[in-house]
Amino acid sequence: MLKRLSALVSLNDVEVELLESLTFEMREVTAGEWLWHEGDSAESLLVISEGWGCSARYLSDGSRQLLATYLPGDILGIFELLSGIRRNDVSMLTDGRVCEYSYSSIFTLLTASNRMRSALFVIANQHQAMLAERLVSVARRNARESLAHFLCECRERLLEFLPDDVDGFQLPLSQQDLADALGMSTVHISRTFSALACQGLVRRHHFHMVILDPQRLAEMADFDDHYLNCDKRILATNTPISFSDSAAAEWLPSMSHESKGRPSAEGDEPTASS
Amino acid sequence: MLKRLSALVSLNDVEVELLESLTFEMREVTAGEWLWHEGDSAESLLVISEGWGCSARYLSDGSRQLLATYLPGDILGIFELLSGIRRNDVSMLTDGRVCEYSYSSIFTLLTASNRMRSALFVIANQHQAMLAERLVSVARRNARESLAHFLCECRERLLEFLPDDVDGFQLPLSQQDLADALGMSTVHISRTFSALACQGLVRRHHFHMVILDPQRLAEMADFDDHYLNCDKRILATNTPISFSDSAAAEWLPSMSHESKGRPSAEGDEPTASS
DNA sequence: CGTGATATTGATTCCACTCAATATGAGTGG
DNA sequence: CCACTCATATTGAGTGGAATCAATATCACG
Repeated sequence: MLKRLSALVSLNDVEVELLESLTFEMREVTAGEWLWHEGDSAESLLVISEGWGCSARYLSDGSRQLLATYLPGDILGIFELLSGIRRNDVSMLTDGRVCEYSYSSIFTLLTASNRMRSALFVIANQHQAMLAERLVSVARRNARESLAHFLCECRERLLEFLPDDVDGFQLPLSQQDLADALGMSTVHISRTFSALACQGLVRRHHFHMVILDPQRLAEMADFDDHYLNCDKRILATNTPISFSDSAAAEWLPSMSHESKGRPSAEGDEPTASS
Repeated sequence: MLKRLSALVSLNDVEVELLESLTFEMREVTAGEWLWHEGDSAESLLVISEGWGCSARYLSDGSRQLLATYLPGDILGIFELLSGIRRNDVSMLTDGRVCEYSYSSIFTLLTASNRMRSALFVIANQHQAMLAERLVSVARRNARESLAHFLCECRERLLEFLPDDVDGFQLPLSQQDLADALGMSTVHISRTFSALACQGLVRRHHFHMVILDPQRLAEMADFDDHYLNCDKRILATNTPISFSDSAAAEWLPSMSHESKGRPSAEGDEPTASS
């Protein structure tokens, strides 16, 4: 649940309690089920408890591009906290379970704990970093490097929950899904898997992956786990976060009074000049 | 300065005043100058007042991938607000001026106005959306579509500040920069420009772009400005009054969204997926 | 008037795509 | 258990879009 991912940010005494007191709704979901569509109104945070999901952009020519994959423990819908509108289509790749937390309960959580705020921000950061890394893969790496990088990333993310036995895991993406994620054709995904297998780096059967040589795989992919873990480390070391000084400390925790903003419609200022 | 971008989010009476009272340091910067490097500690928000900048990832083989471009009015360093560490290398593409706001002063701002909080979040959102769209370009579009899309995006972003005369503007990216942004070679950028010019869509001389036929260019690129503007529209329409009670009131700009999106159809499924 | 950064053009190569023909299972029902 | 189907995966042949290599152009600038 949410607790898990938050645990990565070294949360303390009261916060755990607070987390556990949050109301949520656990839901069973099936492979292929939509969690939401672009444009839907967003009123809740989703935590994947079991199964894999993904977000994607669908193009006018019928093809699609996977933007992110979501693993157990991942939190979805952070970005929509303030905009209130879903930005991408999100669906499940497998059967699973998701926990739904209404935004209002999340707000109370965030109000109470600045560590939780940081945690959510860090997660949003990670998603951004993964997206950037995917761009690098698609733009600059060849098929083998790209696929190898993706596998390294999956392995690294799973490490958190399956510290033992990471080198053999279920990768519930079809070759079609992988192709959509990496900007390749299914045919070439197949060939590339063969190539990696030939080099003794991986083995794959159905949806079961075996990473035979993580070391060499990471080398070939120019994989550096930094982008996945750096923020985590930061938060682990700096317990209260560096800027716990006056103004920062007041940010969000209390906010007892706000600038009584009456809905003044006066707004559009001409923004000419350069 | 900051006021400009914030004006896009319909801010009111007191907030403008507050913005203007913020202390900041204006700095001259020159083309090629680093604004910061990955790993630097982050203590300030940067607003580009003049000139263009970009963030990039540098690969071990010496090549680089542009992750984002920054135009006048753009705000950099939002993501680092809570992590305190810069995540990418950022440099200037041209001479220009930047305003630096220390995080502590930003915190006071955010504390005072929830509309400002939303604004910053929205901007972070936009950056994420542009990154996703770039991924789509690189992964799914061919050279002409990709370049056309990039040009449409630039045009759309500039519209905000040069409402007149957007169709002829300075595009201070060399073909090398464009290649690094779009995952192509410089040679092919050149050829692709020629192709677009042949079709009477654009004209380019040195760093001066002329969009001859924005309509057709957008069509060819499958360009939809939605991802750049949707959040903006949301904040502009929803009057920032809060449903008074809970903690949410202190957080949200309020959004009284009644499912304006499509009624989440319960039955349809992702097209291609297991 | 050189010099160096930037851009154009041609020739060639190659990685990955497309098309097409099987394989391999998993699931279903007779 | 077998026959059928459908989704998924593999393999081959042919093609093409973009990369690379290389030779100029063009132009800003000292």
